[in-house]
Amino acid sequence: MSVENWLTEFRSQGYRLTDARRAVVETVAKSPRALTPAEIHDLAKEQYPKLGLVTVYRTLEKLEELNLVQRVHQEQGCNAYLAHAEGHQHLLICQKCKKAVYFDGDDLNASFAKVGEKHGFIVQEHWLQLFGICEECRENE
Amino acid sequence: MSVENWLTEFRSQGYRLTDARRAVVETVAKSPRALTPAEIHDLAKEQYPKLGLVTVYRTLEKLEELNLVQRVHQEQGCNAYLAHAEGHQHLLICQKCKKAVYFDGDDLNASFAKVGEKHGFIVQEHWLQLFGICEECRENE
DNA sequence: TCTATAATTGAAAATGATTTTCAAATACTC
DNA sequence: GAGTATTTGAAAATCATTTTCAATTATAGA
Repeated sequence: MSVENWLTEFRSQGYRLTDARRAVVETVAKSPRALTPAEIHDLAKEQYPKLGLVTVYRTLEKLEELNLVQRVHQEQGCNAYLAHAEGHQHLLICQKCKKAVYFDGDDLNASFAKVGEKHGFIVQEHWLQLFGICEECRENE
Repeated sequence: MSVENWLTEFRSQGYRLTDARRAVVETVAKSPRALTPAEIHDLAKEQYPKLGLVTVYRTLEKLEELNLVQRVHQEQGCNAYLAHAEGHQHLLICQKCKKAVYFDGDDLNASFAKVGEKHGFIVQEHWLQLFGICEECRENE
């Protein structure tokens, strides 16, 4: 989903379009990796210097509510945000450059259900994240 | 690994065995679900009333370092600790009673490597957690 | 285009979790 | 049992996040 669509989505929910929000949305949308609120603040201030950290938090809250971003959990912390991809709920993260790529893991559902069954569980959700080194980072060794 | 082994492990690393640590270790070891530092503090105080929250944090830090506990990430938060099971790195968590069960997912490694390959990654680690409802909770509906 | 108004803003204060500091208590070595 | 280095809990400090509030601004309607 493009930045324009995000902003339109925002409007259609009754929220106003401000420069502050535009800066946050654009920063998150164009980042190849998940960013913390503080990082978003730093980056988005280049575009809109008056931006306050509080507004970053508030905008992320709304973006999460509208399913436009998702929170990403990593060893270093659990408060980074990434543009959300519809339907594709799994992430592949580069341990070096932190780039995040979505992948479709639908074919794993059956295996997961079976594991649950073995332990008496009915599985309803899962969390899967793969970590590795991306091609680019391997080349720039 | 039993509580006694944990305590022995502690000693062999040069750490002292105190009542405070014993209370924390025993609380975590016998819990069927991941506990937050505050929860551990509350529970362990029944055994050792003088226990301070700070000591819970410090003990968990050491237990994590010795690989005796692991941090569990959940929707509600990422600061809960669970007794670690060797080799078995995946969790199945009941959404109702929060009970956590380890399972062996070694047969999934090949699938994960393949997913990575498709995107130019060499996968080195993964995070997998399944959520569902356990048998007991389904029966007590 | 202008105005009225409700939403949004940023700064500062408040909160809550975690960490640090420090003097008193204690486990362990000899 | 004494001496010493580790560990302790309370209080203070820190850090991320949330709340408060008066000033600013986007938007709907005139």
